[in-house]
Formats: sequence, structure tokens, C-alpha cells
Amino acid sequence: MEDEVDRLVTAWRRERPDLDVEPLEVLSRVSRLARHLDRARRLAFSEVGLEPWEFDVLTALRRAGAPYQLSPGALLTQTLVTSGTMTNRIDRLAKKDLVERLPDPNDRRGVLVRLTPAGRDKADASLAGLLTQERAILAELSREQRRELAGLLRRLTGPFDNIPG
Amino acid sequence: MEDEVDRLVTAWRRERPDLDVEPLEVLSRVSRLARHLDRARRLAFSEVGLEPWEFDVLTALRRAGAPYQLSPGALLTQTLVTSGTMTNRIDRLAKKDLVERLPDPNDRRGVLVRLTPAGRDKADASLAGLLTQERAILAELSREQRRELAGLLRRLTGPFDNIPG
DNA sequence: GTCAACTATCTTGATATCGAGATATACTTT
DNA sequence: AAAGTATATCTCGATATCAAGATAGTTGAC
Repeated sequence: MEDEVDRLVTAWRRERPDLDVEPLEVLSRVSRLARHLDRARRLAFSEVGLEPWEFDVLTALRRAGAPYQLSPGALLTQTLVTSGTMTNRIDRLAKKDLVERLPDPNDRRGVLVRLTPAGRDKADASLAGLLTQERAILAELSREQRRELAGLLRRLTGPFDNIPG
Repeated sequence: MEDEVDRLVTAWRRERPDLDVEPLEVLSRVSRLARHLDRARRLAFSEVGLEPWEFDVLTALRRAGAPYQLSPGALLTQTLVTSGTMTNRIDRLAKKDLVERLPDPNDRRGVLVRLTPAGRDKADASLAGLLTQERAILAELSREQRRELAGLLRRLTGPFDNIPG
């Protein structure tokens, strides 16, 4: 099946035959697919009254395991947002009583963000729904193809996730 | 090389062994990689005084070929933003004299957005830089692996790009 | 031809994000 | 122990985005 990136690449080869646009075959698809996924997630979460950014924070805390707490800094590396954004997110989640801020006993600069019981419920309730939706999207591929795809993507994410930045 | 998604999946398997989180192996990597790419693009474009959203619009017009014009609607499907966002983008690009709005001669509701010569220069100047950066990111993979990866991603983007929505 | 349904674009208000800098605390070197 | 450097989080202002609805023009059924 042809997609928008096929059309885009064809157009560039006509307009700029001097350039090798092969990188777009992979990376434009990654960017576009991520935007499609965002839209789908936004729609799915709105049915349970949750925003994608709320899901990201609550589930990061949930999978940390009891007592479901992480520093804002740890949340930054998991969610790839800036510190100003995370402060704002924690403020809003705290106002909704889904998380609470505690002083870090080991570092007086630091803070621990802890899931409240209501926050934990929200996290658990939304995860199953997300997985169902994602499974439908991935039904295009065989189990073996999904493994292959995950492995190739890991090669690209690995450097970003391990080199500081 | 292990990445953040490996850690995330391991954590879920410990915390929620009742759920099959295999879909995250693919789709969380897509979302995270897209965010890394956004950051890298933002940095690279800032060196030539361009925002990623400006690049997206200018290059869509550029690859349409002479006379470098498209309707706002066509730009929507290429950039995956809402109509309100696109109106705003066109306004700002027009204020910088990178594009201009023309009435569509065939539909009086419609508008055509056309690249100015300055806009065309910006588009051409920025594309080569982007490709260089992307080539470096993709150097992790062999040519054959890149083709494989592009093909697998197309299977996922195809349905989104072809089913209306 | 007229009316209803549809389409293309724009307007508006609320909100989330970013970048840069501020503040407070911790660590390291001498 | 003082000074300088590094780290953790927050503050603030500017800006881009979205969702929903408004406006204007088109199309098709009759």
C-alpha cells in the first residue's frame, strides 16, 4: 500500500534529482506515524477523561512500582519534555489529586512525585485500553515482523537514550 | 544496545504480568524516536533561522513543483495539523514574505498558498542540511536494514494515510 | 432554479510547550 | 572551610497547538 511518504519521496526525486532523499523513507515515516498515534491516543484517552500527557506521567510512576514515586528528573528522561513542562504537569496533576509532591529525604534540592490511589487507578484503567488500540494498529504485521521492526527501531533509539542529552 | 523502551517494558512485566505489553516494543519506540528527531531537527534548523513547522510548510510547497502552490487543505494532509493551526502558520509565513495567499480561480471558497522566491530559497537551503543530519542517525543501519525498516513502517502508515481521517 | 447538505477556510479561547534564567542545595578541589 | 562548579527544580514570558464553531461558497436532488 502506498503512503504519503511514497508520494513525498517521488515528488522530491522529480524536483531535486540532485539529492539523495533515501533517509526520508525511514525518518519521515517515523515522524508521521508518531503524529497519527498521538491523534489516536488523544481520541482513545478522551473517552476515559485523560490527556496523553497525563497518561505519560501517571504510567511512568505506576511502573516504577510501589511506592510509586519518582523524582521530576527521572520523569524528564522518561517523557522527553523540558523541566518547565514537567513542573507544570506535576502542578496540574497535583491539583487533581492524582499525584502529590514530597520532599526528597536524601537531597533537599529534590522532590519526589508520588501517585495517589486515585492516580494509580487512572493509570491502571487506561493502560489496557491503550494496548488494545495499539494491538489493532499492529495487526498489519506478523509477530515476527513486529519483532524485526522493534529491533531495527532500537538501533536508532539506543544512541539517543544512552548518550546524555 | 538497550534503550529506554527496554527498561519500560521490563518494568511493566514486573508490575503488570497479567498484561501483554508487546505492542509497546514497537509503538513506544516510534513515539520516542519521533520526539528525539523533533529535538534534533529544532536544533539543526535554528542554525539557519527556521522552525520545524516552517520547514514542513515550505518544503511541502517546494516539492509540489512550479509554480509552488497548494491549497491549505492539501497542506493539512501533508503536515497532519488542524485547519486552525494551518491558517495561523500561513499567516506567519506570509508576514515574513516566505509565502503569499492567492484566491483560487476555480473555487471562490478556496485559497492557494504560493512560495515566494525567498521561501523557495529557504526550502532548498534547509533540505540538504536535514538530509545530512538524518543520514548520520541512520548510519546505525545497513542499506538493506533501512529498506526493511521503511517497508515495515509503510505497512503501519498506509492505513492512516489512505483511510480518510 | 431552490434547498439542503457538504466543503474550504478562518476565528476564537483555552491550554501545553519551550527556552532561558532564577534559586537553592550538593559536591569537589584546594 | 571557602570557592567554584554542578545539579534539581521552579518561574516566567512568548508562542504554537487544538477543538469547536463561524462564514462563505459549492454541489446535487428534485
